[in-house]
Amino acid sequence: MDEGFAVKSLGRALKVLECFSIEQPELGVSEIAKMLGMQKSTVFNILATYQKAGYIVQNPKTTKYYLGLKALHLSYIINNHLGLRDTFLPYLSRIAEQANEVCYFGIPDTPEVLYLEAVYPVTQIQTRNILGERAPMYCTGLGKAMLAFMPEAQLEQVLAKEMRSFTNFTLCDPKVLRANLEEIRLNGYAIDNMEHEYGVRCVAVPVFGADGSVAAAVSVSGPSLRFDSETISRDAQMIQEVLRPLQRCL
Amino acid sequence: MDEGFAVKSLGRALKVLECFSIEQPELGVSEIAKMLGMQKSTVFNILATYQKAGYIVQNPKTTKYYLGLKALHLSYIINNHLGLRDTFLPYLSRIAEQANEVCYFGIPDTPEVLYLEAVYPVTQIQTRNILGERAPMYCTGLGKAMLAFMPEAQLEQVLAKEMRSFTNFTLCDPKVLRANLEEIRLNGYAIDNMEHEYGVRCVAVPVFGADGSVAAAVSVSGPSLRFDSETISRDAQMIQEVLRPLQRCL
DNA sequence: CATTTTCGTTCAGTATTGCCGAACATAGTT
DNA sequence: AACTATGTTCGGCAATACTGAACGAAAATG
Repeated sequence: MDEGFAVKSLGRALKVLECFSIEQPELGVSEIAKMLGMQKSTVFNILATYQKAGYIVQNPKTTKYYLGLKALHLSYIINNHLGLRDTFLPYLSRIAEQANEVCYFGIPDTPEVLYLEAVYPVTQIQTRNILGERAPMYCTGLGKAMLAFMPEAQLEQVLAKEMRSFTNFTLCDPKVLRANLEEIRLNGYAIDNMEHEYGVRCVAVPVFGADGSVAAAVSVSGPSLRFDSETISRDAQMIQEVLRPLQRCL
Repeated sequence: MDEGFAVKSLGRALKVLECFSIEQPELGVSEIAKMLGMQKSTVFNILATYQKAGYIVQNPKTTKYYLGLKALHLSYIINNHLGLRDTFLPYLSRIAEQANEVCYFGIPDTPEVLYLEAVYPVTQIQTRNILGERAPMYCTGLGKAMLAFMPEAQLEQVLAKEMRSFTNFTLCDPKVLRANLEEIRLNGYAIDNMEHEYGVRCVAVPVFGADGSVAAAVSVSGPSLRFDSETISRDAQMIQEVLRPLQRCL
């Protein structure tokens, strides 16, 4: 259970934090204790400390605990230090408008894609808070656009991990995926053909840093019926064109 | 130095986290130790633990440490659980377009305003990452719109704290501020006349929850020259109109 | 170019302190 | 009313987090 943390009690405390999720944003003491195989009173003390510091709040109705607003300040600092979001946003809007589809923006956090922004075209009144969401690289447009241009060593690490089949279209076989990545290198863009979500297609283009490594990727995504091969290649070119001023500048 | 945390080592670890800021996003071991009056090796062990868990990363060039991307996942969960941002965003866009000025959206985290979103009109190609930023209530449009409709007990707590003068226009005197809040209650909207930033005016409207308490506030803001009294009252009415469907529904 | 200072890092010893486990209070269920 | 959940409290002991000094490396100094 404990894994070589220098400060074990902090390690435990962080595991408590990580119990909270989108599916279960509110948790009770016993619940957490059961999840982690820890003592109730231990969890209670950890939660009490987080609470005193503002990172966790107790819902007086349910007596359950949830993540407090304090932690948002961390994301503010991280995002500012990262700096990418603000640079990209105007370009993402332009791409969303021109394709008239949702435009996603993410960075590699191997073996996952970390989403930083989703921009909807003005015609769709919808929005989505996506900052901080993650998805596997091997079955998303953004992820494959990144994988295709990564050093072989890193790629192997990703392929070594088990690849879950999200839909019938998911490319789980390393050989098949490798062939697809080769194709992506030739085209300069990646296609996600319902590999992550059934009925959703996606075109993604990588963004390179000044050192030539993959710094980020941008995609447009929508119902498969709206993404025939013609639309895909046109969107791909459009994205590449819009992002040109950002290439090799980061 | 230590303040009644149930788990003291966690309390210390959280203080280490809080050393990182917008101004100083990268910090060294000794630097942090000095800031907190702690032992170098203690800080080192704490950082090593955070690092192992992914919350802190060491910059190999400078050997300094900075906040890692893992913490963004927390903000994702918090934001989702909160739910407000996604509900408001379409309304914020409409307000930004109609006023042709930046539209801010925040919630009360007394005595501060917690900003959740800033939406620019399409004519301004600018954007700004604001999620997690904070500002005092007493000198911002959003904050005053909230203060004006808060229970007296909470208001007193805020007024009791020292009020710093950001500009010559900042209302630091509790009596003057109280008079201004009375005016806001009558009008139904708040005006920030360069009280936080010189040259910037702002009109803000509170949003009430189902229980009648202030749940959030929305403002438009820009150079003072563009905000004459006529524009202000027109914008105020417009914001109120757009937000009407959200009032007392949260 | 030698010297000094400062940095991050390591380690062993000790006293702090964090965890265990049982008991308690409360609320909801049977 | 008995039962089973829950969150919470508390004493005691063993784990462990911190101290403080020493290390090597890298800047900054002379």
